[in-house]
Amino acid sequence: MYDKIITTKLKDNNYKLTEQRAAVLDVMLANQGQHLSAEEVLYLAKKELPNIGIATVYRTLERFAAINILYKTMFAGDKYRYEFCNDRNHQHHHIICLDCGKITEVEDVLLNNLEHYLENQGYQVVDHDLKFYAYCPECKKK
Amino acid sequence: MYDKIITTKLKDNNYKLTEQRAAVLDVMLANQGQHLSAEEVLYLAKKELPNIGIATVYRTLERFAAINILYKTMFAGDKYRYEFCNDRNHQHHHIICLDCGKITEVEDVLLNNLEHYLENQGYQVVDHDLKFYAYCPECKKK
DNA sequence: AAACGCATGATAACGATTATCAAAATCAGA
DNA sequence: TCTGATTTTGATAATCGTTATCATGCGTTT
Ligand SMILES: [Mn+2]
Ligand SMILES: [Mn+2]
Ligand SMILES: [Zn+2]
Ligand SMILES: [Zn+2]
Repeated sequence: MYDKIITTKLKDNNYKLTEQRAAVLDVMLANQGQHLSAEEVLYLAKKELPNIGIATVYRTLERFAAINILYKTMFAGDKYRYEFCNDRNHQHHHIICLDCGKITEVEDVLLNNLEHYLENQGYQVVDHDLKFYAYCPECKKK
Repeated sequence: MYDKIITTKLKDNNYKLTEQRAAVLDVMLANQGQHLSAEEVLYLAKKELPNIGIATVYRTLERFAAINILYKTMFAGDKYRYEFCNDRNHQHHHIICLDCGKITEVEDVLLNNLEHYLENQGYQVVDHDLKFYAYCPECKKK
C-alpha cells in the first residue's frame, strides 16, 4: 500500500510498521509540502488512532528522519518541524518570510559548486542546510 | 577605547554602555572566531564582573545581536551561540564536523547568484543561514 | 506456557530561554 | 541638589519542547 521506496527503507532497517507508525506515516503523506511540528502530528494522528501518545510520535518522527523518510528542520529556534521527504524534494531549502512567516521552497542547484570546493579541501560533505530570511513578494508590496 | 563602528552602533540605538554590557562586549572581543553560548559568556564575564547575572547576559547578547554587533546562531538544535561580528566576517557560514564537532568557516561568495535569483522573483532577501554537515579532513582519514 | 525483546503511553525530568519583580542605578527637570 | 521618572539589573519562577524512565502490553521463539 505504501510506496516501494518507503517499505524498502523500513525493511532495510528492520523496522516494524506498527499501527502507530503507520498513523504517523499517513499524516506525513497526507500533508506533503507542509512543515509539521510533533504536536501537530500528534493532533492529526489521533484522528486515525486516538490513543497514540506524544512520546511515540517523537520517537517515530526521530526514526523516520534517521532513515530519510522525513526531513527534520528548525526554522526559528523554537521547535523542530518535519516534512515528508521523497527523492524529488530531498535537497531543498527554505525561504522564511520575516513578516508573514510563510515558508516557500527553493531547489538545490547552485550549492553544488560550493560543495565541490569543500570536498577538494578534504571535507566529506554529508548534508547542508540553507535558510533565507526575506520578505516574500506579497509582504514586500506593503 | 572600543572600535568606532561599535560605539557608533551603540549611540545610533541610544544604547547605554553599562559595565555589564562592557564586560560582555570584552568577552566577545577577546574571543573572536569562537562561538560562545550564553552560559560560557557568563562564566567569562564573571572574571571581569563577578556579580553579573545570567539574565543580563541573555539580554545583552540579544540586544547586541539585534544591532549586528554579534552574530547569533544555533548549530545543533540545542542552544544559541554568539560570536563577534565585524564587517569582514559578517556573512560567513559554518561547516560542522559530524564526528569531532569542530566548526570551521566558509566565506560567503557563491550564494549571491541564488539571492539575485530570488530577488528577481520578488523576494527581498534580508539574511541567509547556511550550514554544512560534513566530516572534516582529519576525521575523514580515520 | 514461559521467556524474550521490542514498542507503547503516561509522566517525570531536563535544560535553555523568557518573564516577573523588587531593588539599584541613572537621568531629567525644577 | 533634591525628586520623581526611567532604565537596568539580578534572583528566581515559569515556560515549553524534548528526552528519559518505567511499568505494561504484545508478538515471537523456545
Ligand atoms: Mn520544506
Ligand atoms: Mn562563525
Ligand atoms: Zn510574507
Ligand atoms: Zn572532525
